Amino acid sequence: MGKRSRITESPPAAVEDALGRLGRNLRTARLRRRLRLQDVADRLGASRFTVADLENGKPGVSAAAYFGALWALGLLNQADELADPDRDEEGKILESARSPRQAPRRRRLDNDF
Amino acid sequence: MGKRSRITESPPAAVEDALGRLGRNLRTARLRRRLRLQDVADRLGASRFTVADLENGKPGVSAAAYFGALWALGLLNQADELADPDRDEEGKILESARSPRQAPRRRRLDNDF
DNA sequence: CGGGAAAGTTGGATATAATCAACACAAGCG
DNA sequence: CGCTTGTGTTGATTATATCCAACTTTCCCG
Repeated sequence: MGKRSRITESPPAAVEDALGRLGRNLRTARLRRRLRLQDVADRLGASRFTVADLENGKPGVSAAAYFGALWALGLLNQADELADPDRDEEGKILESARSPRQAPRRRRLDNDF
Repeated sequence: MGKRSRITESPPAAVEDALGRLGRNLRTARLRRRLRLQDVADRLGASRFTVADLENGKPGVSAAAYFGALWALGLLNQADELADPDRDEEGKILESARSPRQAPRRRRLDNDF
């Protein structure tokens, strides 16, 4: 990607797990459809190597590649619900009356979270 | 990404749309939680610029960054269902009795799809 | 079984993703 | 209102994601 960034180099375990699972699921979906790596690659405009990487859950692969694979397999619609505000009950609660366009400014050092 | 690849340069419209929607959803979730770009960036180990890019749905941003943002907002569990084989009814139908570990080999040129 | 195709692996070239700095603008709060 | 803070943008830098080639291994299928 460019320079070092912790996120692609060594993501949180939960993120690694999620990417690994997604990759495995994509491979399962591909094999069920009797497609080769090359077939999926051709469809989404990448090489078979990139598709192989993404099926292995490699963190550095672009989001477009992952989504493109979903698309090539007819599964992209499932991504529409990701972080859907309507389903974000946690967020709805945290959101007080108004919803600002910016995060509130902080006084000095303010390490919440 | 490195070199040019069609997928990150000019993804299918459906993929662009999906990434754009995901980015907007992530921004909504962040603002509801009263977090700054910098807060999310710190959490997932990226710069605020990368988080800004991803909230704009930039295709080239790594999957780890997108998933990391979901994680930082407590929404990563939603990704578990992506391409879940159990929910892939289409795939179940296409899958005949056995599930091969490789795609079936092709005779000569065989452009299905 | 054995031929052949699919997939894994390694190494290397190159375009580019991620970063940072600095500024302008927008928007919250006193 | 003004002060402060969050965000957007632009350009430059640098590590790296993508790609390819060639080889090996796996395993499908006749």
